[in-house]
Amino acid sequence: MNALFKALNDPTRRAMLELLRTRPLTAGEIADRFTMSKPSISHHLDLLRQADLVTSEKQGQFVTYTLNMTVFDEILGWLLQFKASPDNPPS
Amino acid sequence: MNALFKALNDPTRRAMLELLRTRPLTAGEIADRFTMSKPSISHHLDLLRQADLVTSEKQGQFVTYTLNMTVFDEILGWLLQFKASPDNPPS
DNA sequence: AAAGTAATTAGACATTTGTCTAAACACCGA
DNA sequence: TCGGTGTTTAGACAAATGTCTAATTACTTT
Repeated sequence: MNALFKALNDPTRRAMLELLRTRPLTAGEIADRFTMSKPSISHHLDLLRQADLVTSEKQGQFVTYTLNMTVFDEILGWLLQFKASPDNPPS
Repeated sequence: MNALFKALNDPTRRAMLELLRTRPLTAGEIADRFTMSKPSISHHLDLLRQADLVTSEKQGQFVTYTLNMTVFDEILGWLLQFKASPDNPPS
């Protein structure tokens, strides 16, 4: 949960997730969409992976990053407790 | 959106929101639930207020903090775009 | 084997963040 | 009006964060 919110707390990383929404991309393809250096991109991708928001797979010299949507349910669930009736037992 | 994720990126602040789920509380009541100093608590509450996650109202010498659930929809909406079909137009 | 390409690791550095103590501000009751 | 209570502001400081360049690793192609 901590790694999740940490990963989401950066506009670059959120933009990366939105990019990956349409299809998996290699690290290089992702880097092309941003102005920052490749090592910085790599670092951001690492944080996304630590939060399990993306998975990475090495294919030859390329590393493809794929959005992992299952983990979104975790945040969604946390958020929804606030929408629920006040009498609902807190998680 | 930035202030929102920033505010949520801290376990203490998330715990505060969960506390306020049941009912509004004064700054002092909130502080009693945590081990950290009152100024730190005040600072966290300020960040929550900046993100519009809570509202504050002064009543005499007390300041009551209330959960503002409407803003949760913003995050919810952002998250839900990832659950939607891949062909959905990105926001 | 060597040169080129893709990506990450290492390390430096400025900025931001979370925490604290001390002080100030605001209100209350005697 | 004065001491007490509730809360915030100011300022300091260590730790975490985001960025960079340089170097390294891993793979491909010739």
